[in-house]
Parts: sequence; structure tokens; C-alpha cells
Amino acid sequence: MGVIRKTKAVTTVLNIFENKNEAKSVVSLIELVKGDMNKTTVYRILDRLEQDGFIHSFNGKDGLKWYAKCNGCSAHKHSDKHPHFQCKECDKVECLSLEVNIPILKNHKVDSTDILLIGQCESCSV
Amino acid sequence: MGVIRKTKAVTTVLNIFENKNEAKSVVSLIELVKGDMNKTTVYRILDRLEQDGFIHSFNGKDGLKWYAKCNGCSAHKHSDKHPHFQCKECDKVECLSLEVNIPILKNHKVDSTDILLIGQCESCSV
DNA sequence: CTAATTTCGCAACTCAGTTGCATTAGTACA
DNA sequence: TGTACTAATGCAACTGAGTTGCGAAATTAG
Repeated sequence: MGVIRKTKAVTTVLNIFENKNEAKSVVSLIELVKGDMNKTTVYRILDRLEQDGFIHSFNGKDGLKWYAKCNGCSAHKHSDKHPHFQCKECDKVECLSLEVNIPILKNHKVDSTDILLIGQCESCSV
Repeated sequence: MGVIRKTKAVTTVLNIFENKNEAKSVVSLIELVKGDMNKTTVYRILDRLEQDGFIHSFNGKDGLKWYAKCNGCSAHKHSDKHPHFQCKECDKVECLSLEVNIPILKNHKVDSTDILLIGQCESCSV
């Protein structure tokens, strides 16, 4: 259970996240490795890598699924409560390493947060 | 331009939001009015109502589109920076009327925020 | 009542994501 | 190093949310 075999496909995907430390949408990943592997494989590898804590996922502004490398996560503890910033011009996403204070809600158990800031990134701000 | 005619379909949708003041996913809305109107119509009415500031939209935890009635929004000013809470058991969404402080980001222009807290609601917490 | 225009229904489409199944390729162990 | 077990892959077909084009129906202004 949960055993990850080091196949070529897994290595390819992992390298993408290692080399450029930025978030990627599944769609763009599929495009990136088109020719090397099937889109089904990409989805399944991302699933496995997320379960094992190598990457984390979140929804972009258009409802598409994005993934990024985890810093300090494992299969057991997922500290992906950090916010993301998505540029509405170029669509790029950055992981933000800042704390967002969420007020405690009465009668609600909050397990995780999905915080996306939308605006213009450095390159796109004129 | 942007004139909204008061058709039966529009009234039906508006009533749903007026009567129970809770967020609805597009999927559930389509299910609700099935028989009365076409799903294309539902999508288009929601678009128009959002543009005119009667409702606002956001993405739920599964990437589906949700809508809720606006309090204090108009076609010109959209103050939908409030966070939402979605229960992972029953999928219900609540609009939260609290302020979330987002630290200012250098070199980033933040236009809007998409904040979703995920957990267990009152009814689902054992 | 009529004309101009918006809105609706329908069918066909797009596209992200999933599923089932037969085949391939890691891995453990002799 | 070979073999057997099982995970991983490719493919094709599917699902389901959301969109588009167009002719028909309904709303509104005059």
C-alpha cells in the first residue's frame, strides 16, 4: 500500500517540480510531458505524490487543479495551509510563505484552508 | 446594456436565493429547477445576476462554481472579499461575515481573494 | 398592437478529470 | 541472474461541468 515505485514517469514529474520551484496546473503538466507519457498517468502520479506528501494540490482561480512542491510536508502531516497568489494576466501561481490568521469559528472544525489571492504579479504590473 | 428582464426564470432563481439565505452550487440549482428551465438558462441567469451585483460567485472545494446572495454589492462595487466555509461531510457552504487580514505583498497588486475554509459544520460535528 | 431586442430551449460541443482492462515494468527474493 | 508478484502504464471510452450557435418565444418601449 502506498508504495511508490521509481519509474521513469515518476522521475520525470518529480524533476519538473524540483528544477523550477513553481506551481503547475495539471493541464500544463500534461502538455509538458506530452509524448513521454499519457495524461492518465500524469493524473495518477500526481495523486500518489500528493498522498505521500511530496507535492500538494489546490484549485486555481478557474477551478483547475494545481500542484506545487511541499516544504515540510509528509504523508502524515500536511501543512499546506499557506496561501497562493495567482496572476490574472499570465495565470502564474506562487506559493506564499506567510501566515494568514483565520479567526476561530464557533461550532466549526476547520481542517484546511484554501486561500487564493488574485491580482497582478511583478512582471505583469505594467 | 445589462438590462435584466424580469422573466419567470429570473424570478424563480432570485426567489431561491431570497428564501433560504444560503450558498448554492450551480449543479444543485440546475437540479432544483429541472423541469422548469434549461441548464443553459440557469448558467446565463447566474451570469447576469452576478454582473448586476445581486449574487456573487466562488469556487467550492471540488472546483465547482457556487453562488450566494450579495450583501452590499452592486454592479460597480463588489465587496465579495469575505471568506466561505464548506463542510467536507455535507458539502454545505456558509458565507462568513468576518474580515481576514491579508498581509500586503510587495510587488503584487491583489484585486480579489478567494478564501475557503474546509472542515465540519455544526450539524456534522458528531 | 407592433417592432426591436432580450431571453430561452435545444442540441451539439469542449475540456478536465475518471474508469476498466489488458500490457508493461519495478521489485523482492530465491 | 532469473522468476514471480504486483504496481504502474497506455489506451479508449466515458462522465460531468460549463459553453456556443441558432431559431423560436417572451419582454418591453412606443
